[in-house]
Amino acid sequence: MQIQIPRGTYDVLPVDAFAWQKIEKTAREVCALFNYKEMRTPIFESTNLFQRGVGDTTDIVQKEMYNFKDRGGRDLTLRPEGTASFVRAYVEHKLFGLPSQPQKLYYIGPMFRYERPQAGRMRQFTQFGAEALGSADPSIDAEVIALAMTFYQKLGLKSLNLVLNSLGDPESRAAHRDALIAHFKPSIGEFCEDCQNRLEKNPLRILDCKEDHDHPLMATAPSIIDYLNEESREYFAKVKAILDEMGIAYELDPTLVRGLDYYNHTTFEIMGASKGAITTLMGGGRYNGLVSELGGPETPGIGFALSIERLLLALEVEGVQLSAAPSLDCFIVAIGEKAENKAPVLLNQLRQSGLYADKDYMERKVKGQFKQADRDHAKFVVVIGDEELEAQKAVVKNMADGTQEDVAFASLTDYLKEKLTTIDGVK
RNA sequence: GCGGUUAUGGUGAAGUGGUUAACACACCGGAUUGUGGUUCCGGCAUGCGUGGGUUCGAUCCCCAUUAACCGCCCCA
Repeated sequence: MQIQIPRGTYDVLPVDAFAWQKIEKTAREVCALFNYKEMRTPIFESTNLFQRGVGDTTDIVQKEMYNFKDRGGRDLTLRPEGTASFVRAYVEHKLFGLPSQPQKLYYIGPMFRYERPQAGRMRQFTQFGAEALGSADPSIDAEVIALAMTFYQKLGLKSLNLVLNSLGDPESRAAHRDALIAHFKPSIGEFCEDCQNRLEKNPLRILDCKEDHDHPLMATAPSIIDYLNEESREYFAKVKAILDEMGIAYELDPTLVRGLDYYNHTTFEIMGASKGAITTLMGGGRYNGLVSELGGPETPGIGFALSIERLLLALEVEGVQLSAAPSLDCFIVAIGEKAENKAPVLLNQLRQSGLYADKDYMERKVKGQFKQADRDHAKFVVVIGDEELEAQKAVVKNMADGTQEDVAFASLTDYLKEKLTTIDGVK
């Protein structure tokens, strides 16, 4: 029986790989622009890193983790997100001790969550994320958001909606939490089972519930904004002011609660088009307690993560075409046995001189070889046969206008390079 | 994890309980003994997701299983 790809995974086929390269390149360029450095961490980590880092009450830890025991009995997990690993590495390598603070870092790589697959939701998916560790300056909150926005804009995405909220500091959160419990507790029986469980564990998440969205108590629920203490309120005001000055539009949503436990203060999402619906393209927020939670010194942090898969979907929905892969400079058409023997040698010479070149390997007839040249979008075809070998020259055909000329083998690469320069201005 | 829909060649997609599984595109070849994107002609599924069952006989009926898609949940 044929072996199939595991559920929730997919292959990026050659036709699609160029779009991925383009996206990754854009991400790296934008990070360079904002002075974020790449860091690479393992794809699996100790399971308890995520239990402590992401939070035991989250869906991710409770039901979505790919965990396994290795041969040494270690309890490991395929990373479901990037922040916990980055904070672990930051603490483990004592990056907090480096003179250069904050540490501004980014990653691009696969994440794993055991979920029911759907468009834009895979078991292995790819996140591009950035984290700034070591600064509690509100301008870095704005910077991280600006980085993501810049990235999307460079790729040509238009319909983006930035949603903003503040969860406040631990003191504010605790006060709000108490208020929420007091608000919902008397009538909690009218809510869904999930919400009943959420009441004591994480009442904030009740606000996020779609099932009970229309319950009258939702509209009158205490808003976190009203429970922010002086310091938290000021901090949020500064972040908003900087975004205003930058000209980055946002929408305030006091019910924006993120799925990970470590967030406090600023949280945000960018919503965008997807197949048939609007979904979250990017999510992030501040996590000031996480570094110390994972054994480091009290250190503020903030970051975001976005999904390349969802970005691709959004680009498709908006009709944005990422330009195609580079085409071939020339293709050798060989006719007859002598020419077929000569072709690989000539081909190698062309390649050594820096030309993108190829030939036929399917013993096709002349017509078939030309068709292949056409499929590869070759700009020139170099034809060789008995006559050409005799005269030490080739027939070079310009595929765009159909003209052709005789060119001596000795001057073939110079000829092609010159012609190509006039075509695309490079080389 | 729950509910719904689906599964036929490289691709899109018809179809029937019974010797040959439409059609289109793509591909290969020929018309044009050495030239692409147009046209005409020809070729191209020992096989109908996988496993089992019913039957004289199943791609078509039944069961299971796997996967994809959509909705819920949740999120990137």
